[in-house]
Amino acid sequence: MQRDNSKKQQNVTIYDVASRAGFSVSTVSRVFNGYEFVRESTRERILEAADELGYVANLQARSLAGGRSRYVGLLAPGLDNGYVGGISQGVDRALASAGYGLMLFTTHHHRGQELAYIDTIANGLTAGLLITVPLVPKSYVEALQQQQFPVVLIDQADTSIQSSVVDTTNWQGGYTATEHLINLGHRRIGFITGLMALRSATDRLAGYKMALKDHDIAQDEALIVEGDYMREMGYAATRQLLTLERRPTAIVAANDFTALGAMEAIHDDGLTIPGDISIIGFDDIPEARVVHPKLTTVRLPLEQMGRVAVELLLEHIEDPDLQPKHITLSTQLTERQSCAAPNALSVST
Amino acid sequence: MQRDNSKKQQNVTIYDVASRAGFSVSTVSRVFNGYEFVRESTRERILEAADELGYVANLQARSLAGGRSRYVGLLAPGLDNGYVGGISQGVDRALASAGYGLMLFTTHHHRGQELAYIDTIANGLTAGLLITVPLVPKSYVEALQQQQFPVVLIDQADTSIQSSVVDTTNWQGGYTATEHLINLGHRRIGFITGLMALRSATDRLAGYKMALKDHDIAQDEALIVEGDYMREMGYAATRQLLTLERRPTAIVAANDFTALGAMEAIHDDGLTIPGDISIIGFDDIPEARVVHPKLTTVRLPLEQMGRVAVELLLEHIEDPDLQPKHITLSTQLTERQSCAAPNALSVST
DNA sequence: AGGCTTATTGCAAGCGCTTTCAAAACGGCT
DNA sequence: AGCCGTTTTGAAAGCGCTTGCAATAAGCCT
Repeated sequence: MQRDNSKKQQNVTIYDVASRAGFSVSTVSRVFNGYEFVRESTRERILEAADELGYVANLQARSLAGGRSRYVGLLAPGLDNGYVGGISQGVDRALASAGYGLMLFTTHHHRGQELAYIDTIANGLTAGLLITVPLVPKSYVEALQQQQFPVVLIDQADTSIQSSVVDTTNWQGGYTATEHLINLGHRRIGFITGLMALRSATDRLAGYKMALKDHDIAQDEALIVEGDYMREMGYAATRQLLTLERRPTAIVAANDFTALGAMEAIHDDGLTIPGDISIIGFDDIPEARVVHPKLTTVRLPLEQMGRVAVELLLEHIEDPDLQPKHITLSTQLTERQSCAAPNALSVST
Repeated sequence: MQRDNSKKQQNVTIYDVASRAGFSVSTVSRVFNGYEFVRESTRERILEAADELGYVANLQARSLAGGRSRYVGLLAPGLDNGYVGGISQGVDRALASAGYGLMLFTTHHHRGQELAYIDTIANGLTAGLLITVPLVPKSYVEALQQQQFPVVLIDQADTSIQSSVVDTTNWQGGYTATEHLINLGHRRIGFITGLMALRSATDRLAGYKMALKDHDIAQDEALIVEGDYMREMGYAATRQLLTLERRPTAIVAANDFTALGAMEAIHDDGLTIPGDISIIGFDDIPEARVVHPKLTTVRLPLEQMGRVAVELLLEHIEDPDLQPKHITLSTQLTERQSCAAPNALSVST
């Protein structure tokens, strides 16, 4: 309140353009909004004047006055993992080609902040919101919807939320991964789960169980260890699996981070991958292609998810009354080098 | 213009709060801006009313009316690399603790867009701008500065730009990396450069050369291959180095991506790291800890850079007349497993 | 109690732009 | 020339909030 920081003289407003071109602000506004009933010569003169003055629209004022924002918000937990990276890339590209800008907000798990962010955004800075935060409180989403604010959830846990959602075939992915290992000859297959509060985690686990069942392999509870999608737990869980009397010849990790932790644990134990133990991840984050051996994983179409989410959101923005849609994209097994047939010794065990 | 998309009835404004609390909008505004001369009881009543109504400030209006934005913009090339990731994490954290929000804009190398972004942002959505794009046109930055818009460049190439900059000791890093290898016993040390248009690239190379010189090792032009900071070039450059009659026993890569490519090439050639060839990178992106063997690298204090840049920017926001500062952070050698003494055979060669 | 200083609050004028609503200009027809 | 349906414009009312200025209410002193 005290400090000045006042507007710099610099600001060229629509008024300046108007007077320079010799028309009213309304007409200038129309030109910049592509209104059709403006004489061609008028349009030109205005554009010319704007050019000379170096005019740039003030988004805030425009939005305040009821104009439409050309930005879309993306709410993400943080920039620190490949998962968000992949999605946001897809989002960014799709947005760019639709003439929208991306505004990414990070929550860093500070629960309180999420609300503030959403408030802020919903306040009109953006035309719609994409949410990749794993556990958005249902109430937030509902508040947004009540305001008729366009929202699309990405890979969201809570299926009770009535909103457009883009997700993937987690169950199928779990099934495919497991079956891949079975086809390779594995019979003792460990599974490190994700954060069980999330739908994706339970689905992937269910897929794993079903695959075992379909191939008449008895399920062994000792082979299923609960994780939390984080690397550290992947490491710990794997150590636990390795101490088993009859240790698994292969492990399905609920996501790549977990798999990375698992690989580390296996290495630390002096075992080789895939020689002694095969390992398969989930997500296909960039790191998966970099570790040694390269990680075989169930690819989540991250980038595609982002793109589809954008398309969906744009539809909602166009038509506020559009019914929520649920789009499920399919996962795909990406074979690399971390899986092989179990070695004879292990199998005989 | 045609479509409706009008404001939903929902919007609780400062007027609603004012009338509910029985005070004027000015007072309500003061309460929300932490103005001191407001009676405690008044403040309480207003806060209470706001709470009951679920009031949230409209950022746009606030900013339009001259209020200060509590967001800082970050202009980055894209979310797809660990470098930006590291910096943006630091930025995000520092911002969060200063009560600011982060608005990340990606340019994806669409040169044209950068301008539009900057325009947009400069237009008042944010209080200041952080730029990590490698080659921002000087004119953009100058335009921004002319408007007295706070800007801080991160690790920027063009030193002729008169603006606050945060960068790192690239020269020192190149020197340290090379010296590390020399101390290990290497004498034939290859160097794969970065994009030579960038200052960081030339500095790192210069550091390498000086280290060789200081240790009386003749410089061999054949050992220096030009790269572009990208993985693919790292791979290609390394293949080239490996075909040398007297191939190097160690390679300094201008950044981690390049190093990653180099490692791949070495593997593909059937050589081991660090057995046959030692390799050292630059940056310490997250992937460096994940590859096998883990990459020894010159750590760029990415996160710290982000944090420092934020502090600097905040200073500029507080005091628009602050002179540009140039802060250089030091790099640090992070030893992991990709470097070892050259094996006897290679040395004798 | 009267006067003066200081703390609180309200008024009202914008911030830059969009968007009705209505007036002004055209063009074409009779 | 006179009338009518369009096409182009301009005037003016906000959008929700900040703030300078002025008015009012408290406090304190003599």
